This record gives sequence, structure tokens and C-alpha cells, in this order.
Amino acid sequence: MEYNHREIESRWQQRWRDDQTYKCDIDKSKKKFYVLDMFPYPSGAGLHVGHPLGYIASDIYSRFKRLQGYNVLHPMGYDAYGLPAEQYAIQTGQHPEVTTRINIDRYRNQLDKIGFSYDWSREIKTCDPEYYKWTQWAFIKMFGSYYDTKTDKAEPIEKLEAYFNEHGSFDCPAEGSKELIFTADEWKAMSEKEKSDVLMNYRIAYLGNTMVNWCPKLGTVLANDEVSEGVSIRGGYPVEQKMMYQWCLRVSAYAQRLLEGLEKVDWTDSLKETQRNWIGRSEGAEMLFPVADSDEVLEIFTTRADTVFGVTFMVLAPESIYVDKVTTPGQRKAVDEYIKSIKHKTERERMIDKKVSGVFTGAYAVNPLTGKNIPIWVSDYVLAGYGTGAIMAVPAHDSRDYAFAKHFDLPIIPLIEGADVSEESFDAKSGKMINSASAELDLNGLEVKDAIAKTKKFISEKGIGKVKVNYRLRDAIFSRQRYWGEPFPVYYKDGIAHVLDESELPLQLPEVDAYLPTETGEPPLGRAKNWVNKDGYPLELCTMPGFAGSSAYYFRYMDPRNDKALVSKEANDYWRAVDLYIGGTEHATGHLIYSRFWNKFLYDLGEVCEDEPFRKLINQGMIQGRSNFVYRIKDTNTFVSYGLKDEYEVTPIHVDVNIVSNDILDQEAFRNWRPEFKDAEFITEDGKYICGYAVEKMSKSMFNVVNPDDIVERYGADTLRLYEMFLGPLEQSKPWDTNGIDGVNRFIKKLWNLFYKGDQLLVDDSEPTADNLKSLHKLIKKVTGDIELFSFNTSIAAFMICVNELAAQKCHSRKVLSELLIVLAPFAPHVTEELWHSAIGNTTTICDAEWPEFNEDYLKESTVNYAVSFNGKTRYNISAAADAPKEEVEKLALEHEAASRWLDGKTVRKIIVVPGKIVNIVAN
RNA sequence: GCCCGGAUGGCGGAAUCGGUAGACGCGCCGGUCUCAAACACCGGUGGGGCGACCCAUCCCGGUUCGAUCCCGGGUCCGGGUACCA
Repeated sequence: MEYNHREIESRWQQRWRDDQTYKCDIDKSKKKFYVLDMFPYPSGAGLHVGHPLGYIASDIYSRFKRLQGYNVLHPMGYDAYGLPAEQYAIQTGQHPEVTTRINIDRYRNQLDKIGFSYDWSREIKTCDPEYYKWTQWAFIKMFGSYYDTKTDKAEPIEKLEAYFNEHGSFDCPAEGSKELIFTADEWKAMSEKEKSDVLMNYRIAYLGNTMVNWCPKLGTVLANDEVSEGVSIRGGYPVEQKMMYQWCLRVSAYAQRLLEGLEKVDWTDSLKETQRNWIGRSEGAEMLFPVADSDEVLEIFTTRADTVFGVTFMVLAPESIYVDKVTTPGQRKAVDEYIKSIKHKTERERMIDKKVSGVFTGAYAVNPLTGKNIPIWVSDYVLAGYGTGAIMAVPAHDSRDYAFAKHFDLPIIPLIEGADVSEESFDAKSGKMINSASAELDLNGLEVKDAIAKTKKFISEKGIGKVKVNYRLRDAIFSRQRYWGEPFPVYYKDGIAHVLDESELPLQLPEVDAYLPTETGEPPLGRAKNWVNKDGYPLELCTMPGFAGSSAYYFRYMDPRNDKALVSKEANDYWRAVDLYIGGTEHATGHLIYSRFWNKFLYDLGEVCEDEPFRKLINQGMIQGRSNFVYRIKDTNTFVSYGLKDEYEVTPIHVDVNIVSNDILDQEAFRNWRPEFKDAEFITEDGKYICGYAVEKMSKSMFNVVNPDDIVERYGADTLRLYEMFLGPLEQSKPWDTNGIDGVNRFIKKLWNLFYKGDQLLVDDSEPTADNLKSLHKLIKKVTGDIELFSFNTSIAAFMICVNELAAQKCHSRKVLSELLIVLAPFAPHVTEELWHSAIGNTTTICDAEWPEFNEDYLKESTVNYAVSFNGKTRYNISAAADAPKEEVEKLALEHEAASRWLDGKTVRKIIVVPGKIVNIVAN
């Protein structure tokens, strides 16, 4: 029998499907293990060779855990809502559901060819009503909850209403968008609409008038993590800031718990750090600066309370509500003009344009510590969304304030001993304070750290400020003015938002005649006929964002067909949290924050039993493309090989990597590739046309996309799986280079040749030799350890060594070869399954086998090698009995024929012997 | 700017605890097979030197008997993030 990957792989894939080999169910007699991939958005382009990298890794780990006796949950599904399908729908009129279904089928087809051990009976799609029912359900729960600062968890909004009835807003234990002040009597006297507005201020899912990232080109708002450098991540369109009334999720209420939760999970430090930065906790103080000759008081946030003596001006964000209140009549015109000039700039323009700009309001604030009057300015370098939208400026010790002060010629007072502020500010938080004393407070001579603490204490005692922790993390904007997303289970009655009853879910996405906004500028759902609730009240026109459906999908896999609950208590208690989660780093600040928030919310409600969703997380690296180039001689149709190109004036042209092999161009295929190259001439090196290469993003326009289907067709899924893992460390980004794939393909053939020689079966029942057992157990030990470390590339190297050794030993022992197959099965499931049956003679699948334990006894060496060094330089090797005492090893080292040459007249000072490793002789 | 990674042969990468640097694979060179080529198989392959040996893990310094690994300083590359007070 010859190794025939096509026949073997299709046969076993069919068998696994027919037998439902990988279907899993709750089995309390076994330990569970939940392995999850970040589910894909099924794009129209299909999978390229980079996509399955993480899936292969998780599949290897799942199969490994299964062989170790765990009950493994390893599901897959699709994140089916998204902008590309809708953009395509706008262009073609094709319903996004149709495109999405086609894309999903294609993905499934491609995934199936790679031989994954998914339990497809648990497949989910976020656009299925049975699925998004639970997304809508969670939204209703969030609408019905507030975040209680006393119990530090989400609580039913009714509890807050009861509190208002009793105490009004006094000492209100709820996280709110803004501080509201009312008595119990005032609360009771409020109209229904007024009460609803008050409660909206505290709900976890709330309607809020917030500054949003508005993308005019996409016609929708975007979340912070959907925007990078002022443009949308999908499409790269400009994004501007706009005030809009939108649904939001009070993620910020969970900031501290999201931060603390990171301590409990097994993620990489860099990912945790990224999340910490995104949450951006900063401890500081809120301080009050009264406005001179006015009743207004400016509230500011600072982390440098110690620098109050150096405050020489105040700055307001252009959007700050204070601007209007403090501007003097004389400055009104200048301020209005400045604000107008800022408004028509997009966020991107504001970022690119780093020129200092601002305007004086005409008003002065009183420094509460020095009593001095300081001018109040307006500038766009102060952000409205962070802190209070107003700052105290300390130009000596903040580079932004410094630039502003220099530009407008404002005073700069140094506060730290030895700080030279003539050229730049001194931003470091260290040194001894100077110029910082008043009758009541003296900071001079103190270290910055101590001065901050002393000032904080002073201002809170004096009532001119309070200690405050600020977070950079903002609430998530949850409305999208789009069609292809989950409809909100919300209707409006008398201008008040109400949620549907849970029994009315799912609220299905209606049909529309076009996927564009209406003539009046309403979102696409405005086109739907009868878009009203059962009593005829209008339903919400926005839909939910992409992250809505992906925030709790891992619960649904535990119990995917349950129509009574997101997940049954029984299923959740058994599967609990994801034990291993594999996906890309691009989700560090989006999906991985939202999921953790969503999970904690459900945990607060008692709906789920774990408060962190993902115990261990691995970020697989990106697979980049490796592009090939041909070099056309200018103004000709002649192409010159890479090594000779410098002799001509050439233009590099991307060439399809699929007609290049080992950087050698298939010249005939090139002529047929495109009409303009039909008559191409080549200047070759020894008849070969060598292409240049570069590492770039894998994309159609670079002609460097490698399709996994082509690799599977040519080499087989097992080769693809092994090669993807062999390319390098899982977490590292690396270019795809098909050049090396023959190596792992050869390995599989060598493996095959251990079992068959032509049609002859070689496997017999001979007893394994000591060498056989040593080769095998060395492998088992190495692979068992490597899999736990996700070091799959080194595992594969170990397989290659083992197979080479067993071949050299002419090992045909059934015992040895069958264990070799089990260990290899997670990596190359098809060929191992085939040999397991045809050559070893088993009738059950290899998936039911047991992972072999390695036996240290077989690995013991009778002799060990020592490297002998003189003064640290390794000179020669000796071999000694494994259990030889130190003295004997020393003696052997010194008796070696080369020893005298190295010692030559020197005297030995000491000898260091590291057992089994090295003998270092120190001499002088 | 700040935070986090990384730098090892012609290439991808190994060295998992501070102990023989370069595992494994690609490529390349040589050989076997073939009329020939491809495939396959076998052998060699960091650089220098006839050799004993010498030089090599981005650069400079330190700790150590011994450093790819630990510490200090620097260069370059990649990723994240940003007027966050």
C-alpha cells in the first residue's frame, strides 16, 4: 500500500462524521475540558492558509486532552453579523443572510477538509433567531439592572427605585452617568417620563447623549476599538466626533473588577498589560477651583495634587459646559469663533494637527491654595470625555501645559528642586518640592510621592477636593444605524423606552426593501413595514453592534439548543468556563473586554457560575504572506532573473506565488497567467528564472494568498497541519513559505514506510529492543511536555527524530509503533487513524486510545557525556558511568590525553562538576 | 512620546533551570538510481585555518569557574496605545 492522502483523508473524515466520533455530552464520571477558538466572521474571500493556524493548535490540544481521558468540549460556530455582508448587500441588493449563508457553507467546506475534531452538533450562528434571542435577553436584563456601588455588583433596578422612594438620591449607591440630586419627595412627585429619565441615568444598558465616533461613510457609529488613528478599522473611512442619543452599556462600572479579574487568569503578561492600559486606572484627586466674581466652581481631575502651587492657568475642553458659563462678554466672540473652528475638524484632523491652539475666556479662577487669580482658557488639547473636561495647568511639570504656556506666553513656575524648565517641562514624578508653601500647607522639601499624599489629605479635610480614581475605559456605545445586526427588544411609548417581555423573544429582524438609510435619515429598519410591537408602538430602529453576539457565545455552546435559558444550570455547572481559548491579539481591547464585562454581569445575576470566562488564553501569531516578484526590464516585455536584475533598469512586479516553486518561476504558467505576459521573454540563470521575495500582508492584491484547499489537495491535511505547526512558535507572527512543506510531507511518507514496504506489511509482534523503547519514550516525554507548553514545532522535530531512529533500528514492533501512532494522532489524525486500523489491526478509532505514559527507566543512560572546560572554554568531551562519583569524573577528565596540553605548567585551583553535564577545570 | 515584545547560519527556527550554541526542516553541495530529468534515497553543510586550534547568538560594559540566557547602557525591528491631566 502506498500513502494516498486523498483516499485516506476523505474516508476517515466520512467515518468520523457518520459515527459522530467527536460529539460530546455531559459525563460526570470524567473531568471536563473546554477548548475554544475565537469563532470566525465568514468573509467572502474564504479561508487562507493563515486562518486555520489557531484552529489547528486548539485541535491538537483537544485531541491530546481527549486521549488523556478528559471529556473535551470543542465547538465551532460563526460570528455572522458584520459590516462587509451589509456593504455587499447595499451594492448588490442581495440579502446579507444569503451572502452570509454562502460564506458559511464555504468556510465549513474548507474547515472540514482539515480534519478538525469539532462537535458540529453544537454549531451556532449569531444571526440565528434561536441564538440572538439570548443576546436580546441579556440586553433586557441589562436594561433592568443598575450597578450597586455598595454590594459591588449589578442589582435589579427596582431596588434602586425603592431606595429613591426612601432616600431620594442622597448617598445614592449606584453608578450613574451624571450626578443627580433630588429628595425622596421630589422623586415621588416626578412624572413617569421624569422617573424614566432618572432611572436611565443608572441602568446598565441605557440611552445616553454621548460623544460618539461617527463614520459618515458607513453611516453609523463605531466603538472605540473599531476606530484606529481616526479611521474605521473596517474600510478605513474617516471618523468624527458627534453628540448622539444612543444605547450604551455601562462597562465603566465594571472597570475595577475587570482590572482585578486579570489577576485570576492565565494570559500572557503583554495581553494583560494591554487590557490594563485600556482600562487605564489612575489615582488622583478632584479639586474645586472657584471662578472669581462668580458663583461657578470649576471641578478638575489631577494625578498631581502636589503641583497646585504651580498652577498658572486653567484649561477647559471646547465641549465643556463650563465654557458658556464663564466666558465674559468681551471674549464671547473670540471663544465662539474658536469653538466653531474646532467643531468642523474631524477627530483625525485634530490628531494630525498638533499645533497649539486656544482662546482666553476672559474669566479667572481662584487657586484654592494660594488665593491667586489665574486665567481660564479653552483649548482642544483637553478632552471632554475624560475626567471632568477641565484641567489645572502646571506648565513646569506637564509637557502639554508647557507647550501651551510657551505659545501664549503664560508664566511657568518650577516646583521641583533642580528642574530646568527653560527648554522643556520636567514631567517625572520624583524630586524634592520647592516654591510650594502657603500659610496652611507647606510641601517644600518633601518627595513628590509624599507631597501628593499630603495635599490629598489637606484638600479633603478642607473640602476643596476629594480623592478620586478615574478610568480611561468608557462605556460601550451599543447602537448601530445598520440593518445586519440584532434588533433591540425595545419599543417607545410616549417618548419612553420600554423593553419587550422575555416571552416575546426573539424579536426577528424584519425584511426591508433596501439596506440604506431612509430619505429622512433614519436607519435601514425605518424602511420595515409594521415595525411595531404587539400594541402598535414603534420599535427601536438601530441594531446591535458586532460584539453583541460574540460576548457570550461560549455559554451557548454548552447548551446550544436550549430554548428556556441561555444555558441550563446543569450544563453550566459542568462546563463552567473556557479552559483554553485561542485567537488573535486584535481582540485584546474589544471582544476580550466586552466578553468579560458581559460574563461578570451574568455572574452578578446568578445566571452563570464563573465570573471570568477564559482561564487560559493563547494568542496565535499572524501568518503573513510571502510575495514573489519578477523584474521587467524597462519598456520591454523581457524579465530578468533575481540574481541578474542589478545589471538592468527594472520594475519589480508582483507575481502569483502559486506559479512559483522554491522561488523558481514556472515560465510557461507565467505566460498564461495574464494576456500581457503572453510573449514574455526571460533572461535566466542556468535556465531557471529566480524570483525575488518580500514578506507582506496576505492579500489578493499582492498575489500571495495561499489557499488551504490547494495544499490539502496536493499534500494532504495531515501535512498542512504539521507544516503550519512546524513553521515556528505558535504565538509568533511568521511568513507562510510553501517551500519547506516537502520536509514534513517526507516525514509522513517515512512514517508510512515504518509500517509498509510496498504492499508488504512490516508490523510484527516482536519484543521491542532497548533502543526502540528509548527512542519511543524519549518522544513520549518530549511531546507530552511540549503540548502543554504549546511548543508544537519542537514536538514535530521530535517526531522526525524518532521516526528516523526507528527506521534505522528497523523497528517493526507493534507495541512501539502503536504508541507512536497515539502520540502523533493529535497532529496528524488521518494517517495515524489509517495505520492504527490497517497496519496495527485495531477496530476502534484511535481517538478512544489512551495517551501513553513515558517510562524514565528506558531513558536512563549507562554512560553520560561530560564537556570538559578549562577556565570556562570547552575543550573536549569525556564519557563516564552515569552513577560515577564526582572524584572519578574529575580523574577521568584530567587523565584525558588532551588535558596536559591545556594545563601545561598551570596549577589546578578547583574543579566544578555539574552531574551529567560539564566538568570545568579552573587553573592559573 | 509611553507601554509590551524581539534580534541566533543562506532561510524558518532549536537550546523548556546559567552548563557541549546552531536540534529539526528548507536551501545548497556531493553521491546512488535514470538514456536524461523529476521524484526518491544516502552523505556533507556557521565562518576561518593544512593542522593543533581560532572566531561566532545586534553593539558596549558588568556579575560568574562558565552568559543566547541574569544585571546596566545603547542600536535596530515588530506590536499596542495616545493630547487620558
